[in-house]
Amino acid sequence: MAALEQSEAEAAEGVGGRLRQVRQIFGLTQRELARRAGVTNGAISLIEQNRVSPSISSLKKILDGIPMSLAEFFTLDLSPSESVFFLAGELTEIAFGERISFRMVGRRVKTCSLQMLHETYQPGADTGEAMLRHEGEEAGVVTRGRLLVTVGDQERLLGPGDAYYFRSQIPHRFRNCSEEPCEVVSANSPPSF
Amino acid sequence: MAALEQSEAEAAEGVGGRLRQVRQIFGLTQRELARRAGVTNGAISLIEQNRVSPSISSLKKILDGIPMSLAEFFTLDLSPSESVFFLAGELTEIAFGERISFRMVGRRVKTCSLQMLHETYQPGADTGEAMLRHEGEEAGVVTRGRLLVTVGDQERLLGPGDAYYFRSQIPHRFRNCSEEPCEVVSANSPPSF
DNA sequence: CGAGGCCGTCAAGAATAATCAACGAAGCCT
DNA sequence: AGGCTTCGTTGATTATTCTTGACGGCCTCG
Repeated sequence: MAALEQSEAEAAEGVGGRLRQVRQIFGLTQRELARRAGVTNGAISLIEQNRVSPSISSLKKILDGIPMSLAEFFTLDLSPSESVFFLAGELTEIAFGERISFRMVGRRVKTCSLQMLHETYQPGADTGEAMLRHEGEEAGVVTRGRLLVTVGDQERLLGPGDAYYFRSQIPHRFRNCSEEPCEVVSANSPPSF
Repeated sequence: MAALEQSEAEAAEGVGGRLRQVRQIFGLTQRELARRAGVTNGAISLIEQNRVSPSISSLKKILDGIPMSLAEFFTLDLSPSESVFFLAGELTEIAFGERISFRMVGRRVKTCSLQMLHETYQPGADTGEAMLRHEGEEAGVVTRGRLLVTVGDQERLLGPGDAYYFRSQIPHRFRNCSEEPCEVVSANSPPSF
């Protein structure tokens, strides 16, 4: 029977592609995830290829190994590699009066109430190998020095004028590997204070 | 093998209870939903009893018959029959000065930015048999006349001082079946204009 | 009351998913 | 190169889910 007639609009996604993306974002191999979740690696392989449609209980077991809830899994917005990095020239500039200009990070403002911070990373500073992860979203602009930013499976050394924008659910880490201090103007949402 | 060892914390919920609640909220029988979704009624019965854990594809097919997305399904907050109606005496009153008092509809303010409206329903007014349904939440207080409010599988004739509060995702409908105009102070979120 | 309809549930067989074990490919080290 | 490890994939068997068809309960109408 032709079991599958779902909206192929999700392109390479489907549940399988979704699982693969999530797994890779968290830096896990099929076998490692299988071990944590208490299932076999073969099962994960089949699911990621959309050759089977897992039962809820199986999918839940697997996500427990990440860990991630079913709601998070289906809600998480995995738009095609939603631009994480914005180089200096890519910031859209908003003129404000004659002497003032805002340079907007990210696309149009959706429904995000952001809160900005001015951070300084001394040489060698590191938020730690245990990746950060929390609710909301965060963005930032490097104003001085260089900052190594890791977000999921993406990593980039940002310099003055460069920026980032990502969902804080994705594991992330900041490091200043240079010899001079680094300044960043960052923002997070929801306003957590 | 003892396949199920999920957190029974969800009490009577689980995926099965969740599906049952959603189905009943939409006023569908197992058979009717099965017909729409293109599955058998037996399957839905087994799922709702948590005697099986459906495959994602099956669950998706079923939800398509509602219709509802997987994300909505797992995100939807189905706290135990989260009070929909608040009778006049149940409104918590917030004193504000000596001559003013606010009567608060609903529980504590969570993270909802509401927007209020003053509506008037002439006799016979009806939002239509095609139930309303949209994002966000809405609340209201009847100030004059009588209003028949239908929310999911619950229905009640509200008079002056009575109120409602529900998630707009649940199908709803307002009717003035009386001979006099009806006034309602209502609010919805997020501010949709 | 008896027929008919619709409800939810259940048992047995058909269809689908998960496990187990093996395979080829790629990296790494001596 | 050769040996070793780890990766993701695949075929055959076992376990689970879905369909089919039938049951008792409840209601309504004649």
